[in-house]
Amino acid sequence: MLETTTKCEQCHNASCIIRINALGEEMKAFLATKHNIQCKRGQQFILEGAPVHGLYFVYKGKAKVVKTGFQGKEQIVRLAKDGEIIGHRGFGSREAYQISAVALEDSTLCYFKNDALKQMLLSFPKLTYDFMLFYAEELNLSENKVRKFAQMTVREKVIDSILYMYRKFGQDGDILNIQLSRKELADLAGTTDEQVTRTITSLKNENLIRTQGKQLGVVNIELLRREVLEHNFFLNS
DNA sequence: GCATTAATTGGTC
DNA sequence: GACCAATTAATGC
Repeated sequence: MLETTTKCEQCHNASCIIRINALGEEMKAFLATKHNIQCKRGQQFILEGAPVHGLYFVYKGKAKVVKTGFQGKEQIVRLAKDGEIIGHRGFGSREAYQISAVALEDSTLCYFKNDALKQMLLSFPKLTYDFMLFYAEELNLSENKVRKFAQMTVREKVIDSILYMYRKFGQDGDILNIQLSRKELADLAGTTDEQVTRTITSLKNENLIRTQGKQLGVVNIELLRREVLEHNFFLNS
């Protein structure tokens, strides 16, 4: 395995919670306990039900966080890009992970073991505070997600998912910087791959998005936004 | 090039 | 709007 040991002090992920707090000498000993893991595309690095052993960060790459339902039905809880935390729900408890995590492309991960992280959190209030803010935001997002699944139509859910990918990963030229299969998009939107295919065909015919092979691209961001915004407005009122 | 998997399309409930 | 089936496209080996 490639032991590329990344230095937090020089990390390109300016928004990483560890990176933000990586200043100062006292932190160095803790940062030295970090491990780097190389993950191939499709490789699973957190298994739902397995005992919690630590916390991951995406150093470089993309990953999906998945919850498995009854008949092998999967729900993509979120997508993660450079600098983002994965596995934080399990932290603190001695229980099992409630989610699985799979690399969507060849990725490099940072990994802290439970004990090391615990010591860090006890030692650095600013770090702990930033973690708390992060947890609060996560809770907010998942509450919104509940609403989405309960009340949006399939078309709206697919649009919302495409906008989510657009927000998070951006778009070079006219193609999104992330590629999901129809099945994965369905798992993200909370529908079936057939419905996703049909919705994509419609959106393409309406010139709201475009496709290039399996790649997706946003053409008319304003109209797409409007469709889900109207919905949100309705829900908020 | 062949075999497997993914995407699309049409139909039923 | 989910599930199933048939066809076609894409991908891996």
